[in-house]
Amino acid sequence: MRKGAETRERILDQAVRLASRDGLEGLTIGTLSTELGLSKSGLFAHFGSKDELQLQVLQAAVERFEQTVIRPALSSPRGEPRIRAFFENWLAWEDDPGMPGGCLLIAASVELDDRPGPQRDFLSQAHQDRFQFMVKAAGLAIGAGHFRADLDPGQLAFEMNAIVLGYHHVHRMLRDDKAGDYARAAFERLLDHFRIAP
Amino acid sequence: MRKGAETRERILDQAVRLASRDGLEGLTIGTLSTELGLSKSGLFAHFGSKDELQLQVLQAAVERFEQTVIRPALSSPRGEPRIRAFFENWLAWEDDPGMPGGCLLIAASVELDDRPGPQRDFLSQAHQDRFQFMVKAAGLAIGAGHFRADLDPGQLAFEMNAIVLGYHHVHRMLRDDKAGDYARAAFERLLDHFRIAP
DNA sequence: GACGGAATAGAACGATCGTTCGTATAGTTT
DNA sequence: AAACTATACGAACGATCGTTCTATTCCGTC
Repeated sequence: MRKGAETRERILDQAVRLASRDGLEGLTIGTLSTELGLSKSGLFAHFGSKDELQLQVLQAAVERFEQTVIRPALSSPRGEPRIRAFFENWLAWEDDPGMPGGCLLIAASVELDDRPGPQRDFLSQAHQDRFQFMVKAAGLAIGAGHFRADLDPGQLAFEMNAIVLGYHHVHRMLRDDKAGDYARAAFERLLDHFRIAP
Repeated sequence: MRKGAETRERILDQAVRLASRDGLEGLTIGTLSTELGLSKSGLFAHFGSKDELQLQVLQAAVERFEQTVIRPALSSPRGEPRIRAFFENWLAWEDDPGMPGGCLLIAASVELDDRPGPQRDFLSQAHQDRFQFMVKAAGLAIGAGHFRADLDPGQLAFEMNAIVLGYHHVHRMLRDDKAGDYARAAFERLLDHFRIAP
């Protein structure tokens, strides 16, 4: 029962890598097992179905996001500093070497947004949670006297999300090195709007 | 030579529909031919390879974008009105019933952003063109005295693109009806920033 | 109305897909 | 060390993938 969990993690790590390049459906059990030096059936036995494999790949990605983006941001003080830290961690996450094909959460969203099932349900909930995290962070910033109380925290969450999506697209599809500058400029302007004038 | 072009269009129309749901790679010649009441080989003969089919599907989608989003916007007067028209047309495009699985250009971008080849090259160029269209439109707005001359038109293009991506994500993945309100609020704030103060 | 080329169909190909099954090996527990 | 179970393998399954043939049907032109 020890050894199994170990290789299962090794499988999921490589699966996240592959899925970020080829998508959740493009991720294939044959390719995955070959690259890991395992047999198809041996790998398959760990999950029982491709649906289950996809689900666990998504869970692994979401868990990694929480550990590398959300949790570190929580050690920054509430309010604007925490929001800044979250945003920068998020931008860095988009270039995570563990996902050489680009953010899996974005890729899977586009792939699953109209394909009902447990995978879509899980991913949708994860996005909801992230959205709510930003809404809550904005609320704390209002409470701390950093942000104006008359503005909608949901609007901040929407625009932060949009900026990161824009960064992902311009950076990865257009290969434009100015993507980071654009994204940070947009973010600063967003903060300017929400901040209480000095 | 007449009949061939006719069915080829019928094929591409359905192919765009299918690819918007299942992606360019998920689009399958067998499924496509069955849904159209054609034989696999008969359909295949129109394109010669799946790569070529994918390429023509992308071309069809880009062409449709130009006809339903860009061209109509050109009949609005230069400057802010044209930019507004373009943005609204673009938002409406994201819900085009001809692409029930969501914008194919977005889906294909995420799918192809790390898979070199003619399909990626073509799509990348199309995005570049759209980006340049916005840059040029912003330049015209500066010339018309609507926008400030000291701001970067590329920044406007980046943020408009980001807002639409955010709309697509929140609308389709989170199924949040406020996506349109968020997007328009973000766009108005963007215009406020670029506009010359009255 | 016969001809010729374009358009479609049908059958089959090797490859790969997810999945199942029986069996051997490896690891843990007694 | 023996017994047992978790883990991995190899072979095979039917289905479907893109693709290649050959044959047939359709249609515009003389």
